Amino acid sequence: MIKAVRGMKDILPPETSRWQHIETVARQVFACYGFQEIRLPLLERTELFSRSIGASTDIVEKEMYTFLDRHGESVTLRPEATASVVRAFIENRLDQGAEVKKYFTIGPMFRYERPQKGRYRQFHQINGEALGGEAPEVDAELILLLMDIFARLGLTEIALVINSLGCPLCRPAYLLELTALLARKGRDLCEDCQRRSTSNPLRVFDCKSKVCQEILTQVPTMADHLCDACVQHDERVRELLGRYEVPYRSNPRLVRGLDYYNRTAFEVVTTHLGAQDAVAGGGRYNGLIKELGGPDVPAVGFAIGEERLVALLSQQDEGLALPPLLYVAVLGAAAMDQGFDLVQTLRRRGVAADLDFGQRSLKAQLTMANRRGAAFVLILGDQELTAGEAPLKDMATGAQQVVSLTDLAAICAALQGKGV
RNA sequence: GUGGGCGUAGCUCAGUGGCAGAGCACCGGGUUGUGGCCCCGGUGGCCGCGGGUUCAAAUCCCGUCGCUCACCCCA
Repeated sequence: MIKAVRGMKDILPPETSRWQHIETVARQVFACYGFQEIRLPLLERTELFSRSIGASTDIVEKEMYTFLDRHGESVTLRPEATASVVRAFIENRLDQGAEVKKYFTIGPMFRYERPQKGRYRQFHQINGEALGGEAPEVDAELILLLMDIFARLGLTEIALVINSLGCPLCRPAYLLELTALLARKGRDLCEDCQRRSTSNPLRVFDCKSKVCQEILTQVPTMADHLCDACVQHDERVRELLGRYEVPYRSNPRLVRGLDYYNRTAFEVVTTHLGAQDAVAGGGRYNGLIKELGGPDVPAVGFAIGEERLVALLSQQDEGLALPPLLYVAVLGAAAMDQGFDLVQTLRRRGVAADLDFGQRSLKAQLTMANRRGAAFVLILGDQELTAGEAPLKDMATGAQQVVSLTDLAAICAALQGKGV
């Protein structure tokens, strides 16, 4: 048997209806906030990611699906969306105009990691990106939008965590101090942190080792070293979150894995997903567009992990309602012909209708209708064909009424009564 | 890349040397043309794969592949 590639999952009914619901809600909220959809290639030149995400990050070092195409060009299945958004922004000259450019995109990402709960090699993100805005209001709007999506989905038991990562004015000095401090602690840190303290010192802050966490309580954080401009920016973002009653937690140890972030960084976390606890994450990436050869415009964005969101929503409520279905039970070849015709006519009037193709017993067809969650069953046999009318059974109550086969309006009305 | 757990029916799992099982699901019957509940019957298995030990292996040994959780990292 040929099986799906490791880390790649089929998404099947009834789960797909939850995915549709999530994406529908997200699209509605994006529209309210003036974000427009863009659709981007899954495949990009490798260079795009190595230059944006950071050459020494884990994603670039060991997690990318990279290969040579038939012309010897190195291409990569995108591990995240922001780099592609920025590339498209530059390439299509979307920087024209004074307004902040707000886009969203939904689709699969690829990272060559060992799969585990909440982590797959192909996974899906909903991304929101606002390009061209320096103001803290842009950060706040984006976070409010993100939290609105979760609220509209009825998602509870999540927490917003925010931090400021500083900017090119204040971060380098802090990093020097931090690196020196960590070097002095040296041998007390865990093996991973000793490596990190030179390659990516901020990352030691989210080490899970108790020993490291104990040491870090004595180490000053970025929050203590922000420049005035960063402090003001951060305070304004928090003020706006507070005004719209979006609860958040400050975590000076929140760092993000991609090099391009600065100032605002945030995550939405939960305790219900095992080790992979982030449902969404994002931050400001002011230098990235220039870094990739575009104009020097600031930007901020987020990504929602759809698999993780689906998992959370599945835990907290039952399935979603389906449109009311009319099932037609047919007895015999002539009834099959008429039933097929009736079903097809109803479908073209926008009614969900279906029938069994198997020439099975009435009992079997009713069982199927029940399993399918049909609201009504129309029973069609030879008697009904000659009489021109047939019993319409309400599956919830069991009551039957006889309706004329030509009176489609009555059949539709019965379905409408079920609340569509 | 590293470590733990697990691979037996569509699903969840029992069986730890002696005829491959249960529950659920599926199909049919109990009702000549009436679903859900109940009762009865039935379909369905290279026991992950390959080798070894043994009179005999789902069971013991070796190898291998896969899944899963965790580390790492992140959505």
